[in-house]
Amino acid sequence: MKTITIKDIARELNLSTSTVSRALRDSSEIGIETKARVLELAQRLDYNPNPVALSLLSSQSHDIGVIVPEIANPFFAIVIAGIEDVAFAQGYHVVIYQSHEDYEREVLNVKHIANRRKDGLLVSIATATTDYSHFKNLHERGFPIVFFDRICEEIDTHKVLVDDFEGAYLATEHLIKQGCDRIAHVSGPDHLLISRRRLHGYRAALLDYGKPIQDDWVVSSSYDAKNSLEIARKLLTRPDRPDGIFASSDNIAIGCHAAIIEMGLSMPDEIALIGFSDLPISALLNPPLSSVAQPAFEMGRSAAELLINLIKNPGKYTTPISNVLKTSLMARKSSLRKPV
Amino acid sequence: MKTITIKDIARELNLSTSTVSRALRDSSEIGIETKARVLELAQRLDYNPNPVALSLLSSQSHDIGVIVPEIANPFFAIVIAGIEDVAFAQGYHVVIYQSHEDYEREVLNVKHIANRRKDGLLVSIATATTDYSHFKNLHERGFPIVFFDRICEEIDTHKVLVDDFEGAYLATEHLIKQGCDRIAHVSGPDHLLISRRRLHGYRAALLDYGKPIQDDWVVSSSYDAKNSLEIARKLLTRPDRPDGIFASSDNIAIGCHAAIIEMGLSMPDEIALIGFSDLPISALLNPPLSSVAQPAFEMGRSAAELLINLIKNPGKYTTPISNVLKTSLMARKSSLRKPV
DNA sequence: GTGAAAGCGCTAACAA
DNA sequence: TTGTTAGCGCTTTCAC
Repeated sequence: MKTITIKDIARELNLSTSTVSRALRDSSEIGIETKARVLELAQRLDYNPNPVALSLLSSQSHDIGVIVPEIANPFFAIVIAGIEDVAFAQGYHVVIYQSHEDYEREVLNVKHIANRRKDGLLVSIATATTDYSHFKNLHERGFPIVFFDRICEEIDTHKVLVDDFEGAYLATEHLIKQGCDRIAHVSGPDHLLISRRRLHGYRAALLDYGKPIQDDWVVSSSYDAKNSLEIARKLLTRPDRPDGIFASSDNIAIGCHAAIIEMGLSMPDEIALIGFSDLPISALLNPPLSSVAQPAFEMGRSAAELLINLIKNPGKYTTPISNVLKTSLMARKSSLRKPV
Repeated sequence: MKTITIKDIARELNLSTSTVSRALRDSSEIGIETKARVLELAQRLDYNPNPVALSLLSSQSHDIGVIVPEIANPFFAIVIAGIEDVAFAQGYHVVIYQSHEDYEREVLNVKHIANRRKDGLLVSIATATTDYSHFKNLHERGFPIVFFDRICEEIDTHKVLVDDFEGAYLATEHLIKQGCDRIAHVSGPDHLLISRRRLHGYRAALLDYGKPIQDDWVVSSSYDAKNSLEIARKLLTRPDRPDGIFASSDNIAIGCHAAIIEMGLSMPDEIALIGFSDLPISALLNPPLSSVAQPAFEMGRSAAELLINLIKNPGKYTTPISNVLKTSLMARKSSLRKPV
């Protein structure tokens, strides 16, 4: 893989490498004619500057790292699309890392990002992570980090999230207004902030509307339809079967959806169901799944903007911003007992 | 972001950088005691070699690039998991690129991969791509490339794919055996090889079983449920409504599934449906979607193995291998009229 | 066994 | 306006 370097051009044109370098960067103090010759030859030889050399020189890579739990999760895939949208326009390349919800893997990813001199990090934390020191270390060394969705409260930097409490409140309120009395909640992993916030929203709505709050109607699932399918099966065979389920994510809701169908229960009449995130697939289920829509693309855009801002103002302290985005209720057949 | 370099260690220990370097790489010709001191200090200072410098020196990055159309497509997400599985074990990092089915984007990705001195490329081609010169150029310069799933026939290198013809044949045969007479095919984009091969398999099965072949029962869709939903709506309102649909992918099938439900047709009795790929979501639909399973994870593993092989034997010509993986039929409710 | 020097590709003082 | 030199972090001859 012989590649053209600035040296080749210099030799060919009987110039020094610095002259060529300057001509290429369009420096003001270069003979107009020399510049033209250099540009022409570079063009003809299909010269591309070696980004590795540039990176070594400047300690910048124009790459930003993004760590998500799983790219297979459409929510994260859309967030990444939003990130790419902004990053690309500003000349940054997005390097995607998956933690696979695993702590060790996340630590390795962070290490890779720091070692490879990425310019910044966008991250949504793995379920398994309870120790945040790998992020803290980076942050303390001045490395630009922005959290999104699954944030870390303990680190004082920009964050982008949705109002999980409000979204969950809306979802639960909706079920109540559709006539549900015994509303269960299939929550996400307990220690995740988003799970807890959604749980609180659910509780608050029940409380406000004077509905019964039963601890054993709250069951926890991983963000995985296979797992929630099992859990929903158990939930639905209990003697005091709920007549409504608020699932903490659409993936969880999809498992519940399958369980309800499998058991031959009618949806929404015997059981109404609503999820969280409004994945593209949700509207295509049978019956279509109600959900709380999150502006995933916008979340990605916002996170990328904040990060690039951080990168472009190194050292300069900016008060950390927490951008809380709005959710909106998408009521569909799975929960709509009454005509709208 | 002050980082520890080999220089810091050398200064501290009153050694030269070359000695430190050798000690770190465990060179045989270094004083055992010196080595210990270096290692200890490196450990204590949390020294990490700068991969950028290494990369500049060796023109290797230990990164392999993967270009997929969309990471949001679970099929590709699983292939990537397979790739990561092998790459990780061999000390390579996987850098994911999305073409978003766009030709220009794919060209940019290829350029980035070459410029950034990635060690190799795994790629599944974008729908929009009809000109393969960006791949050809790389390949001719000796850059290791392996195609998977959506391959390029014109380039003489390793490929990993499934037997699309056979899979499509199996699917169509299955519908026939379930009593379907008028079987439509919602194909993928026409110029993709996988679309064409699946179409051929469909045709061959109809032919073998003496079923009617009607050109207007083959309609083309992008690999996107929204698009196929529209297309299925049209297909299903035609006077000669088909009684079976073989969709060229599960994404396409999901759109058809939604259309069938929406129109109140019974599945599988009035219309039987089968897709291709067997995405995790498919079994959770209502009714569960039949599909032709592809070993996506295995495909990723195999592609990564072939690529790493290529990388580790530079220059050495190896006869290109086309690894054709087996599909298997997953018959579910959406097409099962008769008990198994 | 260890050090000095060169060089990967490039840019940025500093000269001229 | 252009060339020379040094250096980003590291490895690798080549000396000693």
